[in-house]
Amino acid sequence: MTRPIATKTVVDAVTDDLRGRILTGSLTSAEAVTELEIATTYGVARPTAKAAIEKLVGENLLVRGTHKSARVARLGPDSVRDIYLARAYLESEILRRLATSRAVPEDAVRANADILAAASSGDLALVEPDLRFHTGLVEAAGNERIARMYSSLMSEVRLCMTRVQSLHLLNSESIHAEHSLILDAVAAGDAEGAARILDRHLATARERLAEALGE
Amino acid sequence: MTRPIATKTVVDAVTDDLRGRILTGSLTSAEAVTELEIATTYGVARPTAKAAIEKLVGENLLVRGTHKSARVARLGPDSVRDIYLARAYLESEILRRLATSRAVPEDAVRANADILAAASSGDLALVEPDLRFHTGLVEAAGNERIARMYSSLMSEVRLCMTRVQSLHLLNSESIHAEHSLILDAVAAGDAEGAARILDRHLATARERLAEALGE
DNA sequence: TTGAGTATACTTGTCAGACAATTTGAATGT
DNA sequence: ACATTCAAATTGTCTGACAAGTATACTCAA
Repeated sequence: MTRPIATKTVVDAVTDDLRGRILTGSLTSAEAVTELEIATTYGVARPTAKAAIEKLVGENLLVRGTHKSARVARLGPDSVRDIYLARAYLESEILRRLATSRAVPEDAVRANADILAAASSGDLALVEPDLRFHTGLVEAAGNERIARMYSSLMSEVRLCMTRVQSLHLLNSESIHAEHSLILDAVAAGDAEGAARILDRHLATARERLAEALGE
Repeated sequence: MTRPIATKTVVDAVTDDLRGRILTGSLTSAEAVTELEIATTYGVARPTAKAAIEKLVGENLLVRGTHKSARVARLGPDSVRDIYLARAYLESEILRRLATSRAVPEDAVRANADILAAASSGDLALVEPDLRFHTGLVEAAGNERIARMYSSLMSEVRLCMTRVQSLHLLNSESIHAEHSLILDAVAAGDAEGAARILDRHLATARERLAEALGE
């Protein structure tokens, strides 16, 4: 039997590494991302660097106009509200449908448990299980395109969070509690309740993040 | 005052024309789309053609593996169900929120009127106002990212429809009637009702399209 | 005749180098 | 101080080329 092996093209490798640097905050909107700079730092040709940049532009992680250098997308309060409202649209409808079938996604349950476990080890470790909780909900819908859309949103959310260092914005206990309420509502088949709780949950996070980014 | 003018790059021009050919069905999944072929037919260099193809791959209108020619995405019954379910997720939640504020989008009203007007002039002219009705609903949400997501779905929907020629699949009177019911529910503030009617509306369209594509 | 292996053509991935077009900021002159 | 011009930096696009992979046709043996 042939072991499934993954061969990445050079463009993909550069794209992935660049995306990592963006999402971890190692690359901020302060500095411009020129094609030549990327090409030299990775030791690839300029067309390759160009392709990688354009891929990330397609993911809305970079922005650039014609004949201008690319920059990491700066996400102001308005963008944050747009993103979180989009999340609310997607997730609340998903919760409604999960609730009608009383299907509680195990991934979300596990992620929520991890939130409590990570409470003691610094606030930054809290971001990851939080994101996992929500993606767990979305993946439970079993819809490929919805999942794709949501993941692109999550990239931007993560981008926001790293820009704010995301310290002290999240309270592990209250987050865990709200998540539990959502899951309980789903288990009880309370579609309306689940959607309502989620809306409040996202609204508070949204406003805190928007405020933190609104210097 | 400077009149806003749009200068399109060569890649964008090729991309737009290619997309048009795909969406009108002039380019089907029967023939392969090679970089060289695109380059020669448009009189551009191969890297330019390559960039255009990769853009369309990013829009899910073309698919291709490494070292293989691109093809127009063939959308089988499973894809159609995935797309329409995604539509249902997005649109039903939008309707709920529109209903709570009793906001009836004018664009949607106009588009629905056009459906009746176009009833006599052939079934194909019916597709366009139908799509406009639904995009009108989505744009009324005023969320940039939701609109972006939805437009990518609509590209694929249009792709499905042209592949089936979309004749006799749609009945103008019943579509108009269902749309009217939806708008009435929104105007009445009946969130649950609007979402329910839309779900049925999309479900029947989905199954008809899936059946037509399930040869 | 059939099957397996090889050889060949086609296509894409990547690179190098170059020039045009545009933006941007600085130098210049009034 | 302001407007103009100039130069540097950056991107858009092209040509040409080679490597690498895929798919098809072909040859030769059983």
